[in-house]
Amino acid sequence: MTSEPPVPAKRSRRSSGAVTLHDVARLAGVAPITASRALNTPAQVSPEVLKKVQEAVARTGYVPNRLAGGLASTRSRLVALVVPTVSGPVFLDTIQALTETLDAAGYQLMVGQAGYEGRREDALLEAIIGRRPDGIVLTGILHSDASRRRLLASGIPVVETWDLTPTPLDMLVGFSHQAVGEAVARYLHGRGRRRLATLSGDDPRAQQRAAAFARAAQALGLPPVRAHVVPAPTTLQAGRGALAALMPGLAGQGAGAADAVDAVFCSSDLLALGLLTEARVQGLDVPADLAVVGFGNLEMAAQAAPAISSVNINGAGIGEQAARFLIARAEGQAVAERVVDIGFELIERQSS
Amino acid sequence: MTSEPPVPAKRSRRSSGAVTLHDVARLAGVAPITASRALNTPAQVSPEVLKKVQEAVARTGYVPNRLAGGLASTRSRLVALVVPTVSGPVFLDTIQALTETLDAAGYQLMVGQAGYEGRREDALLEAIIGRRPDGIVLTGILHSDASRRRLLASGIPVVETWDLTPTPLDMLVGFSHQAVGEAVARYLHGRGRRRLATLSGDDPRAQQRAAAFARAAQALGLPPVRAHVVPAPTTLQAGRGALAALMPGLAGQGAGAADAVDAVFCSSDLLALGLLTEARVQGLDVPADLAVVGFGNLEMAAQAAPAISSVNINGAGIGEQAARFLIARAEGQAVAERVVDIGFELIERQSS
DNA sequence: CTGAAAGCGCTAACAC
DNA sequence: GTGTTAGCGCTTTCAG
Repeated sequence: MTSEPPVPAKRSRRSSGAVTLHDVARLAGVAPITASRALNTPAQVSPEVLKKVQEAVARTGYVPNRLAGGLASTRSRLVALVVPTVSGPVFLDTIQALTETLDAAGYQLMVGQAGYEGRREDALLEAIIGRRPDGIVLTGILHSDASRRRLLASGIPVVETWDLTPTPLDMLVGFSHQAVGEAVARYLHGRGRRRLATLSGDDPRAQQRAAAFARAAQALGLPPVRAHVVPAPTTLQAGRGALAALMPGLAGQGAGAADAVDAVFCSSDLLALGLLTEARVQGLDVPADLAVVGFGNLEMAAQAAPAISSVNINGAGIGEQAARFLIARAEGQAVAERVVDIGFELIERQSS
Repeated sequence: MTSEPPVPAKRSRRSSGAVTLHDVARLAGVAPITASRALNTPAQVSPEVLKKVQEAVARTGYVPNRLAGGLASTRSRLVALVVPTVSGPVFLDTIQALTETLDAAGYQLMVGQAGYEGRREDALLEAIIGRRPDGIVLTGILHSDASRRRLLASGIPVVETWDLTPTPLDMLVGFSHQAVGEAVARYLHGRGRRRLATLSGDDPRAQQRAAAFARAAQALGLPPVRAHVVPAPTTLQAGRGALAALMPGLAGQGAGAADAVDAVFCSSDLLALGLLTEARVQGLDVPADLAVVGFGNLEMAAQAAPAISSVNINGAGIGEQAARFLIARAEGQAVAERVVDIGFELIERQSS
């Protein structure tokens, strides 16, 4: 064992106490930088040295300090994700795919919630930029223009997702909400529905789909689309509650009145399932009296009875692509295409 | 002094290019350390200096580099969260509360997925420890014993959640799964149910609830509990599919056979809703023919028709308490109580 | 209340 | 292939 120094170290700064690369290097009998290379670029090091360093690592339980590494290399291997709120089920697949893809490449995910209001947005951005992440993934919108400029100024690669804005900040993986609205309107029209309605959360993307849906219906010669808006995030309860608003005649005359709504496009599967549940309770027949189409294609849409038609978005694909973009950028590779339209798919089920 | 080369420093390392504290200090006409104090401990600085520094910050758009700060202070202001998988809805409230509480105190959340299998567990742990977080929150179990020892050895404060293990690693916020199982069994017995069954995911905590449920039923003099197990994470589909297994007589003779199951305790609301849906499709009357109790008290339980009885866990409370524990520890405060039993509540609804 | 010096743990530059 | 040196940007320690 090592002999204890009789006098305590004089004015040494209190180190974290953890094993450092220095310790490993000393144990292996090499210079710190060599130990560093053995760990990071093993190809640049002789097999013997490599082995000795690995042994030293194993013996000491050394775990590299990525804070120090990040500071020295200006590469934090951290990616920040901004979501409106983590508890909406919508972005879950995206988050999961993001985490997995990043993690396979040695990156870690940091999560920040911007809220649907966007009051704390500036503070969040500062917290994120301060960590010097190698990339930022935005889901949903950045509210203020100042925020957008600030992000841009930070020089950190950014991927916007879940939308196809005309003026991307940097990179983008999304789909056209307008195209979704149009496709659903055409679909319902094709199925013989004539009195269309929308039930949407009040976030900008849902509103975009609803507006495109209404325009497309009009273009098809249908009567004006009844639009009901509920606050985001959407809930089952809001869906249940909305039936009365959408079909005011219900209580008195039953369905089937000439001008009764016969199809509703919901901005989320939650709303759709809520609507469906309430319709059943009220004795309405779905799809005979009322067709319902959701958005997001959560498991609950497929497993409801009747199964709910829904717009499927490849959320995992979005997450994975976003991660690839960021990793490529961090590795210094040039990204040829900076915008990916991941599309969507209308899944037809019993509810329509 | 070493002799200065006559030419200016050529071999300067490529700095990140961002504004640094030095820049701010120079602009404000003070030493870097004074600028640092103006930002971190404004009370220690004269009002004039404070003002000048703040102006310099505003003018330059300075954002402190927390990597550097963390390295120097050995406080990263980062908290790591480990979840089995991010896409289960169960931990969402916990994650949200955690994020919010941390963030209000200037901490950021890092997310890692351990998976239900726990193959990558070691790599994940290394990635986490390497960032030197000020705390780690564990939801669900750490699979290997080596992992637990390694975590402990890292010296990082740990909060385990969603369980009440007899031997906590460090701090703990949870509830007793055994007590849940017992309470539900007693409740169903009190409601006159006699042929009980469980439908559970195969994760350890769900199994614990199911086992306690079965033991309690036996203690109450009821016949053996039929137990059906499905792989975690649980799904609506698994719930729908399980009905046939739980009530094999269904197709032939209808419900009401003397030994037919008359109550099922599900390990998640997803399973409960799936079961309920399939029961309705099969013409079974819930609760008359079959009582259903879920777990988690997701919105879908309350909003289903009939509404599903469920065990409510204060997930947000868990997240908030965990954050408080970690923040207190990081600020050097002694935590008196290291274990909090957050309890649970059986919410009685129409389904039972 | 303010500052100079030292160094957190690591890696980019340059030698040899 | 390996080592030396000089920082990354900040905060601690010690002095005024």
